[in-house]
Formats: sequence, C-alpha cells, structure tokens
Amino acid sequence: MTKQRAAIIKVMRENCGHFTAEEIFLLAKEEYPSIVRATIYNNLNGMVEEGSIRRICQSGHPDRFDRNPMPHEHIICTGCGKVEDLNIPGLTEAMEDATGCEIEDYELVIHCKCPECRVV
Amino acid sequence: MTKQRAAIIKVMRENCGHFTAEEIFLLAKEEYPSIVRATIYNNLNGMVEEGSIRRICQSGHPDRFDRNPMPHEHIICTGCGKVEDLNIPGLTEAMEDATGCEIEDYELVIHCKCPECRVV
DNA sequence: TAATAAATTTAGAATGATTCAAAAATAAAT
DNA sequence: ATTTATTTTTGAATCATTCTAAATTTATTA
Repeated sequence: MTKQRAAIIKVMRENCGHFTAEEIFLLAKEEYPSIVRATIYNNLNGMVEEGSIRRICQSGHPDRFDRNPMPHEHIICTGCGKVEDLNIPGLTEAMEDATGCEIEDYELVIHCKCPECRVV
Repeated sequence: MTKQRAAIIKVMRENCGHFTAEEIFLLAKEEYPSIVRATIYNNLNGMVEEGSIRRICQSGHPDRFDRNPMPHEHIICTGCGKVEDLNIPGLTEAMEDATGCEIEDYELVIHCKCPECRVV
C-alpha cells in the first residue's frame, strides 16, 4: 500500500460515481501533488483485474471506472450525458437462458433520458 | 455514391460478421487498391450516424462495426475472442420497466464461452 | 536494524486508433 | 459544359493509454 494508491482509493471513496482516469488524476493530485498519470492507470488496471472496481467503455470517450465491482447496468442520459447505475432483476437468468451457458461477465449500457432530462 | 463507398459496402455484404475498420480497410483495398484509411472511417462513421450499421466498442480493442443495424446483443467468447450476435426476447420491455422511460438505444455485451470453446 | 529483494512510481517517449485540415479529385446539379 | 457540392487523399495531429528504464519505496529476511 503506497501513499499514491491510498490517495486514489480515498478519491474514489469520497466522490460518488463513474470516474475517468483523468478525473481521478486531478482529484488525486490534490491529495498527493506529485502523482503521475501512469500511476493512476497502473492502479486502476490492477483494481479492475482483481475485481475491486469495473471499467465502463464508451466509444469515442475515455474509459470510466466504477466503484461498484458487481456486474450491473448503466444508463447514459442522451440529454446530459450523465452515467447512472441501474439494476434489472432477472437479467442474468435471461442471458443464461438465451446463451445456454454460464455468464462470466457482461456490460449493458442503456441510452435514454434521465429523470431530469425527461420532457414528458 | 463513390467507387470507394461501393467497395466498402460490397466488403461488408460479402463478409459476415463484425469488422474492425482495419479489417474493412484491408478487404476494401482488394477491391479498390488506392483506398485510404480516412475514407474507411468517413464512410463507417456516416453509416453509423444514418443508422445503417452499428458500432461495437470493447475497451482496449479497436471499435467493431456490425452490419446488423437493429439493436441486439453480442457475445464475446472468453476463449477465442469471437463476437457473435444474440437475441434476448423481452429485454427491451425489462429495460423499460426498470428505467420507466423509452429506450433510445442500448448495448449489451456478454462474456462467456462460445459453443466451440465450452468444456462441459 | 541493516541488507536485500520485490514491487511501485516516475519521467518521458512510444503506440495505435482515430480525427483533422487543406488540397485534389470526383460526383451531382444547373 | 460549368459550376457547385461532396468525397477522397495526404499527412500531420490528437488523445487515451501503454511502455521502458531508472529511481524510489515498501516488504522481507538476516
């Protein structure tokens, strides 16, 4: 456990949501000003591999990192771009039925309007 | 309609599956040797925007392009890496129920073993 | 606690997919 | 056939991310 890693973990604990590496870098810099981007990537990649966080990828955007390590769904608002968590009950079973095998992992990103951006 | 665009469309019609821009580039080159990568990207981006193909993104890999323009699901095999289509009936309704709003689009990528890579 | 080994961080260059800007070529419209 | 609009080409640029090697820090062992 290094001071740099501690800073990254602190930043992710104290800020809610789905971070880009750059966002974490800027926040971690406030905790530990000499920290460098490669350290952010090293640690985030390690955490993803050990399964303590998740990676969310969206084409044309940098990857985001999600504090919630369990497979779950995401909404990306087509109005404001905000990323939110969602849980669809029974989804894993539906996937198992459709594939006929064990689901090792999955990513579901839904594009729709978040409550604040809804017109109707 | 240019000869380059025709070559790209021909390549996508005659080869099944989910192409990277680079794969399309190499195949299109056989049809039209002077074609250039930027033309591939121009055309693919245009087709995605007009909704005649879809983009699949996978972190750490180049984007893939899917001839099937309808929202549907994908399996990426954790054994061989192959990308296959899948359809999960009732998924859209489950998403509508969970979000309470109209689903404009979605991407679902499932990581599991394809039939050829299954051990059990 | 000192010495050694192992892991992590740093700096900065490198990579790779993709985009961009400007010029050249081609297609469409008059 | 001319003009206008669109597309392609070239090659440089961008951006997120990874890599390499050296320096530093942490953990382990004596």
